[in-house]
Amino acid sequence: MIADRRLEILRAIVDDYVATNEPVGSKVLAARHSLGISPATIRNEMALLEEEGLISQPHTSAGRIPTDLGYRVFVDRISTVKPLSAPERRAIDHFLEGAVDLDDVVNRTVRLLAQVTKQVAIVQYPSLSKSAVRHIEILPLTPMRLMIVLITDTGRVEQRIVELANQMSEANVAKLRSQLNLLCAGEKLNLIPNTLKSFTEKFEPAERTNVTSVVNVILEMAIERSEEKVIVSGTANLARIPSDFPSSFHPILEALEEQVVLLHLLGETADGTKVKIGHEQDNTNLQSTSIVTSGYGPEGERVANLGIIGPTRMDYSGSMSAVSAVARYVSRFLEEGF
Amino acid sequence: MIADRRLEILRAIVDDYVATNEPVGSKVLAARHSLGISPATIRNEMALLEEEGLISQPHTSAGRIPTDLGYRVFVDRISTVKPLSAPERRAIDHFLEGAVDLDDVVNRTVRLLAQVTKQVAIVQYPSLSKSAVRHIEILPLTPMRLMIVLITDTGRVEQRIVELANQMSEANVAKLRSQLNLLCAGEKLNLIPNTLKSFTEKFEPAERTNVTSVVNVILEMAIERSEEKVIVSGTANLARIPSDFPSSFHPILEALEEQVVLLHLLGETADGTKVKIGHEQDNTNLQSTSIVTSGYGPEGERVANLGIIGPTRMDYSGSMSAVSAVARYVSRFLEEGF
DNA sequence: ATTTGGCACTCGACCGAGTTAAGTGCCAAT
DNA sequence: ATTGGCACTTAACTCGGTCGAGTGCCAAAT
Repeated sequence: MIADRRLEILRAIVDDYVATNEPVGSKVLAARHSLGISPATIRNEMALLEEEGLISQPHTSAGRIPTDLGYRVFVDRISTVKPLSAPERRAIDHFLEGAVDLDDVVNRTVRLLAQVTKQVAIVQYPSLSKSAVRHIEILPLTPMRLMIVLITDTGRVEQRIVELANQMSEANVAKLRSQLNLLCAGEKLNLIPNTLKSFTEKFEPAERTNVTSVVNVILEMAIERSEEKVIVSGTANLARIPSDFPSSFHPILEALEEQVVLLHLLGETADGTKVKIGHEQDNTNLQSTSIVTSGYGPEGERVANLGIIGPTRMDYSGSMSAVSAVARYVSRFLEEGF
Repeated sequence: MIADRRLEILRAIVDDYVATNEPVGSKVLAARHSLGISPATIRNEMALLEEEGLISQPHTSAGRIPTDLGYRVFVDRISTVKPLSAPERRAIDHFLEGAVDLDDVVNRTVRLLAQVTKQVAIVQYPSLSKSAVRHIEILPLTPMRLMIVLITDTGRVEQRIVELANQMSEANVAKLRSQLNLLCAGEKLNLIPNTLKSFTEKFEPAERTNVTSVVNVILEMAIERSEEKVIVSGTANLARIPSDFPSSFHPILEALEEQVVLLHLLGETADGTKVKIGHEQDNTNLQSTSIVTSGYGPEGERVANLGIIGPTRMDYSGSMSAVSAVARYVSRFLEEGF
């Protein structure tokens, strides 16, 4: 009972602080929200909330602001799903119409997300290792030089050039192509090394050098860069309200340029929407920010993540709704295989 | 003669201001640079420079800072090519070693440029319309669905899915592929529409619908998105010295997220290194910045641009050397066709 | 005729004291 | 348990004064 009221006060503090960006005191709290209690009572409750570490004072004569822990309690126990506004809804329902390839899908998604949430958006490309081979194409550019193109069922396309040690006839190229496709088509990428393990052995020594080169390149494509790609949009939103990041946001921008950091940030792919708040994050450069992420991808197998990053003082319900709505929509789109 | 001395003073002012970021007065100027004249004389000259609009005072009792026009005179008439430092040289000579595809080349380039110049780097993808078709690949995904892959001689790869109205046999796909390649291989992309103009007419009506769909998609790839792609790196450098952009750099970040703006910024592709300073630019959001750009691409045909953008108060000689060195190096690399 | 030292003047930056206002914690009364 | 009242704290703001960097101008020196 009493705890309930205290949480209600915490919610009010979070709401107000997110809206105004100013420490909130007992008086305005009583005025703005119609909790049926006096400022004095609120003060008592606030003292307790502070003891629990959910709110704090910048200085003695100021109002309270939520701590990271306060926000955590807010998202876990208090915040409700905020329905998206009609225009947001509409934007999300149509932003992928006419998308032309995977690049296009990812780009549109990251922009939409940034625009809707007014935060920095991050989208990971469907991770190669969790997707499957749709087709392997081998094009002879010159007799000594092939282009290998790997196409996955998520629509991602990777290509490499490979230099051969010896000439290779068109016929042999065609044979190699069909053999590789026979073996690999439909296979998950992370299983490819296994699949191709003894592939070269079947070839007579004369051909084997070339085949090995080709296979090595394919393995490279399948493994090495498999999770690498992430794109970011809306960095300008960081600077929208300068006071959000009092100590320059140079470190934040820096962190956002590191693919590794971003991938770590997005974390494990999984169903559902996750929130990381301030110091809950490892990266010291980002401890004044929070991230909201969600997995996406065809039903049942979440192949990648997307999310947003903003000041800890953010509209969590709104961001969470937007992130999960977009994730759902992209997933559906990918299932249909555009 | 006298003009020479005045320019010498301008150079000193620019150098000092770029180094210290503080308005520079007559006294320190006389002290730091050994021009053989007294502060009083310098004051007289500075009054003249101010009359000519090359320098100005933030307020009456402050030193002088160069105006945009001052910087313009500086780069046009005064600045000399600054040789790159040994480590810079070394970085530039090796950063593309082991680059694996065009994406990789462009990404490495933009990062290197940002790192070397400590500014925001911008690299345009080799523009499709100026490159030529290397190969068109058509893959049947299902009997009603093809994937079209367009590969250019600059290494760029575009792919699209096309839905067919009627089924199409493997044999017909193969025929179509070889016909298209026969016609298009080696052809400049901007000439493709012309090349394929009457292509569909040769097909009997039953096939024509499908062929038309395919051709349309190819035309789309060749034309519509032809100049579109630009990538940016090092935005964090904008925030390195907060005082560089006193009035928040939100507008700058915003501008840097607009592909259209960036393309306009890079301007016409051409040989040589170009500089745009402050208000010489159209975009009002960027009038506190300068850009240094250079064309790149295989000998004789500059297919794209790259450059950097930073505060008007920047090291112009250094930036220009770096930009043109990188452009030269990438060009050479592309000529070899990795 | 140019250069220079000297000097009065201007104006932002900095400092410290005083005032204000927001907000708290605590206590006594309800 | 809640509330009104009150003393206390402290950042933010205002103000007058001082300081110093820098200028423009003039008269003397070269």
